[in-house]
This record gives sequence, structure tokens and C-alpha cells, in this order.
Amino acid sequence: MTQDRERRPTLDTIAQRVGVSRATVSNAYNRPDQLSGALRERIIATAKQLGYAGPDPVARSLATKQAGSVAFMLCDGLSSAFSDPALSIMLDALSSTMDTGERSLLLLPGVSGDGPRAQSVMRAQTDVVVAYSLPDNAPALEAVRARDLPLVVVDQPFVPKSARVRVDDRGGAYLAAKHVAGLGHRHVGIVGLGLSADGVGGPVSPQRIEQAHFEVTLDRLAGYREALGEQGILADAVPFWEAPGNAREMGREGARWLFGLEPRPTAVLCMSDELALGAIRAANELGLSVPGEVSVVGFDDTPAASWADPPLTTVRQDLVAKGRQAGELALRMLDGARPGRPVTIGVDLQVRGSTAAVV
Amino acid sequence: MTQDRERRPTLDTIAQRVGVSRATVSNAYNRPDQLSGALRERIIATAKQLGYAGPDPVARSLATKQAGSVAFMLCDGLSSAFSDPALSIMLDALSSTMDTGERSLLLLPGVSGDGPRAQSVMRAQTDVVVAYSLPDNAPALEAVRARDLPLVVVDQPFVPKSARVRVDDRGGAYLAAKHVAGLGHRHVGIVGLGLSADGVGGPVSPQRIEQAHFEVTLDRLAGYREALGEQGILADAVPFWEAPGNAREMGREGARWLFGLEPRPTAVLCMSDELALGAIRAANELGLSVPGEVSVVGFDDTPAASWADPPLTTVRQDLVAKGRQAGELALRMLDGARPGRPVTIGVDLQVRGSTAAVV
DNA sequence: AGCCACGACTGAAGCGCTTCAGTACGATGG
DNA sequence: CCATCGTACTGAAGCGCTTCAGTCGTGGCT
Repeated sequence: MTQDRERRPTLDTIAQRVGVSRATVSNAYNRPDQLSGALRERIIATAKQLGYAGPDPVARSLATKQAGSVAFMLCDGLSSAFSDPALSIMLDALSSTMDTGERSLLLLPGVSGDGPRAQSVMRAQTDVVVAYSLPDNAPALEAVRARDLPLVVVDQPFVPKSARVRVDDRGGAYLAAKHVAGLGHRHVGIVGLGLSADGVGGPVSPQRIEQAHFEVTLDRLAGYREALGEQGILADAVPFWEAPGNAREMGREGARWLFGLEPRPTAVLCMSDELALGAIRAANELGLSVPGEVSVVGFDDTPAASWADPPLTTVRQDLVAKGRQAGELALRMLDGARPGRPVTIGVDLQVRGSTAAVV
Repeated sequence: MTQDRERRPTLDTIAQRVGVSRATVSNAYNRPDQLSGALRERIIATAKQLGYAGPDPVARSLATKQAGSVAFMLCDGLSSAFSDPALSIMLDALSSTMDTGERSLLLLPGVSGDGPRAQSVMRAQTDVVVAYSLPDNAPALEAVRARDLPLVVVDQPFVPKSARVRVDDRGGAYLAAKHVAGLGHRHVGIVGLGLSADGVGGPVSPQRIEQAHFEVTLDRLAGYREALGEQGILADAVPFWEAPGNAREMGREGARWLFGLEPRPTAVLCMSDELALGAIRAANELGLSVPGEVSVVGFDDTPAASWADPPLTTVRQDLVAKGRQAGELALRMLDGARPGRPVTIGVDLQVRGSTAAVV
């Protein structure tokens, strides 16, 4: 079926036609100061006339040893990925930080929570890769290592010799839990993010925590427990539901379970705003008023959090800064910089209408 | 600053070390049937030992004349792009259609509603490009033409010699308007998508419609007007607000304006679900009940539409089919297929709780 | 007049890989 | 025992570009 298009013009075609060397034509495009304006114009004109659109990007990449793109790896497919508002914001910040028009974004979607296939990574034409919140056993990470590409990890996991942008997850969770404890809540439930990429959700057993592959979830959990522990609330007394993904629906399901327990929690700590929004919905459906009968806290502070009804009390992380930092680190690693210490994005608590003192 | 990493091993390195020709090493990776299993294993082992991660993707691309990626152009930056749920879904379908692990997705975000920079396109290492709902004067489209890359256009605009996936926008809008007219509504307002990429919003003048760059908006408008016209409602009597982007906030703003008019519309036709959700919020804020006092219709049928309160009456388009078709067309164009006729995705009306008969 | 610096352009050596027409050789069939 | 064939591997010609060390006039300076 392949249509043989007529042979495309190359640098040589133009060079011969104009009667100059190939180097000169190359310079016409890349170093205009290396030739006289007149000649340059003649070259460009001839190129246009011959339908030559400029140096071939692939050949240029080979010659310069610069692929000119940044690979971005995420753990799921695009639709679940972008239903996560936090990701969109941070990715936008990342891409605008890097985008000077010279560099583009190669998206490597994950396959089933495990991140991209190793083969996708092996074949990717890229200079640097940014990994977003992958499980620590993702095959793609091994592939990146094999290719010895500079790596920037966002959120998790820890990877030796890579740069890293993280958030003070534990600290944020601590603030959230301390806030509800301070409001007098003693029966607190947790709706958490995934512990492993196996798609399993539900009430969490201690063994499952042992075998977790997502550090962020563990950190936030630790933060919650620490703050609650300070108020004498033991970890065992804090029911913990694992949501297999960051979707409202899953938060709703988790909260439903929590609200069915005895004693019923009067406060729910959620590891993301999406989960929290689902929890609020679950409360409404059961006729529980928020914050009257149940307090709900989120994490991230996405735009939806402040629009929600009631507006969500949540832990704010600066998503734009996160994306920008990741972009800058990637750029710096391209220049051969050492990974350096992890960059930590700070957090603070945004107290809004979804939490109130226990009655 | 550039760190000189020790020279990386290449095919030759391995070939010399093993004592075979370079071609054989290449075959070991690409055509395992061309050599004996034993030799292949020896080669792979040596490669591993030398830290060779397989053929360099860029060099391979140059030699095979296959960049191995699909470029996806969109009109805005990533954050606004992905806050559009319709895009996420369709892009996910597109990427999973194309992703065999051999091909990746090059994302070319737009700059300010105008689509990607021409230069981004000129430098993109790609075999085929998919353009998503760009204005008809986008510079990127000209660049694609200059490079003579196969092009698949989704939604808009019309581009000669390109393949196209579109939606029956006019038909869908017609259904929506006919539905509200059938419910007895005579005062109908429209909250529309952009007419041009200039970021301008507000009440729309006839001249602005003349100079529109977005065909989809025009088609939907035509569909609305046709159905309303059949009920004797003249175009002039139908207030039309242009939202400069597809965001809830903008729908809210537009609806506010509509609700301030005299006579106040009893039905609002919105060109997207996001806009419609914003319109519902505006109604709530003004104490107007939906659908009691105001009916609202959306377009797209994104997941949020059915979750909304009240669930949104909207025009369903099959976003997954749209992405899949776009992917398949792109693949086919890679094989040199002719563009063919546009593929049109059908629509139907989902009647839910946001519309009711006029009282 | 002699020297040097400078601007404008060229030649050639890569960049790392794929591919195709061979070559060599042992096995197979008549 | 020779022609034939298939298997296993090689050599060399690209793919289209960048880059760097030159070359060659020119004009300024002393």
C-alpha cells in the first residue's frame, strides 16, 4: 500500500541547486550570521521553491545527539491520568517551563497502573525523562536506568541517581489530621490512595501496608497517624479504606464503607480532593450533613476544592511550582548537572467549609 | 557545564567485542530469526555487560525513515486542554489505538488558542500529525503542509488533502434545540464556544460571526437556529453569548448575562457540558431552579453530565469512537492511504433532569 | 608594501543505525 | 557425485544532517 512519494529534497538538493556547499545551506538555517544575507535569502527562496521545509528533525537529532524532547511517564492511561486535575496543572506548568519551541513533550502513558512498557521507553527518542508518581517496581524505571537517561522523579518513588521533586506529604497529612483532632473529632476515618498498582481497593490490612509500592500513600498515612496519635487516637482505631485510583467515585465508595462502621466516624481524611469530593457526595446521599455531622478534609487543593459545596478544607500543595521545578530540574540534568538533593514543595492547610467542631 | 560521560557503546562496540559484523548485532535485536540462537544470546549478553541498551532510537529512525511517533496538536496549553474532559477521553482512545509500544505520542500544546508554534511543528520528530479543533488560521497547519506530513483533523477546521473525523455538530445542536422548543420554551438563550482564538467573549455581534475561525461553533449555532426557526423563533430573538473557552466558569458568566435579559430565557442551550454545568450553577446562585424555572442543555455527554445535579440533558457524542477513528485514520495515512471522505461520528440526545416543560 | 584580522564559504569526518546483495558452507535430493 | 538450496553471516552503501578545521580573498593598519 505504501505510496512512494517522490524523493524529498534534502540539504544537498538545495546546495547543488544554489551552487554552494551543504554546510552553507545548513548554516542558512542554523547560523544566519555565518553567511551573507543575500546568499541566505537565495537559499531560503530556492528551498521554498523546491518544497524543502528545513532540516529534517531526525537527522538533525542524530548529528547533534540531542533528541529534543522530554519524555513524561505516568502510571495510567491518559483518561484516568487527566481526570486527575492535579496532574493537568502540574503538567501544564512543566510543559510551559520547558517549551521554548525547541523541545517537545513525549507522553508515555502507563498500561495498567504499572507505568509505561519497558519497550516504550527503550524506543523513545528523548534526552531526559520525568516520571510522575510511579510505583517503585515500575519496569519503565529499570528501562530508564538501562538507557542511562537523566531522570527526574516527581512525588515517588525514590530512584538512585535521579533528581526529585516531592511534596511534604507527611507534613501535610499531619496538618490535616491535627486540624480535625483539634476540632474535637475522635472517630476519624481515612480514605487513602493506592498502596500498590494492582487495582485492589477496600479496607486495608497491615500486611498490605507492609508490601506497599506507593510511598506517597505511606507518607500521608504516617502523617495522619502521627497527629492522631498525639491525641491518643491509636492507629488501630482509625479505619482506613484504600481507593484503587484517584477518582471521585472511589472516594464515594470508601466513605460509604466508613459511614457504615460502628462507631461512625465524624471526620474523614481523604488523600486527595477528588476522593474528598466523593466522600462529601456519599455523606449527602446518606443524609449526613457536611460539616454538620461529618467533617471532610482533602489533599491537593485543586480548583474544584474551592468550588465545592461546601468548599473543601484541604491541604494545599503548589502544583504549579511542582511542575516548574520538575521542568527546571530536567533542563538542568540535560546540561549534565548532578541530581542534587530532592526539592520539596511545601504545603499548608486551607481551612474552608467542610470541617467543623464535633457536636 | 556539560559533563562528558564516557563514550557510550554502539552497535560497533558490541560487534567488535563479540567478533561479528555490525549487521549481525543489528539483527540480534531486530530480526532474531536471522541468526542462530546461540550467537544471539552471546550478543545480548555482551551488550548487557557493556551497558548497551539496544539500538539508539534516533539513529534507527534516521535509517528507517520512521520517526515512530504521532504528534498531537491542540489549541491551548495543557491545563486548559485537559480540563476539557471530552479531550481526555478522546485522547485516551486515540493513544490506546495507536500504542503498540512502538509508537509514542508527541504532544504539541498550543500557545494562546492559536495552536502550537510553527517552529514546534518544524522540529517535531513525527510521521503523522493529528490536529484537534484548531482555528482555521492556525500557523501550525501551514507548517504541517510545508513539511508535507500526513494530517488527521479532528473536529475542525477543513484542511485540503487531510483526513478528518468530525461530529454531526449541526445535527446534534438541532436535536437539542428541538427538544427545548418541543417543551414549549420560546425564550431561549445560547452559551456558545469560541468563534475565534482571540480570547474574546461576551454577547456576539453578527460581524463576529462572519469572521469566525471555529467551524464547530458555527455548525452548532446553525443547528440551534434551524430548530428554533422551525418553531418561528427568529435568530435575532435568540441571545447568544460567546465563551472564550470551554470552562465552567465561563458558562456561569454567560448564563448570568442571559438571566439578566428581558425577557429572561427559560431555556439555555450550551455548546458543551462544562458550559452547561456553569450555567446551572449561575441559575442556582440567582435562585432559579433547574429545571423548574430554567432548562439547561449541554453538549458532549461527558461523565460529569450524568453526575450533575440535576443530571444534564445533553447531546451525546461518542468520544471513544472519535479517538479510535482518529487513531485508525492516522495509522492508515502512515501506510500511505489517501485521506478519503470525512468520518462523521453520530450524535443523539440524552434527555435527563435538567430540562422540563415550560410552565 | 607587508602583515594581520576578518568575513564568507568549503571539505570531510562523523552521528549510530538498517538493509540488501552477496558469500560461504553444510545439508539435501536425484 | 554434482547441482541445488537454505542457513548464517558479512560488506558496504546509505539515511540527512552538523561541525570544525581550514581556505581564500579583502580591507585596514602601520
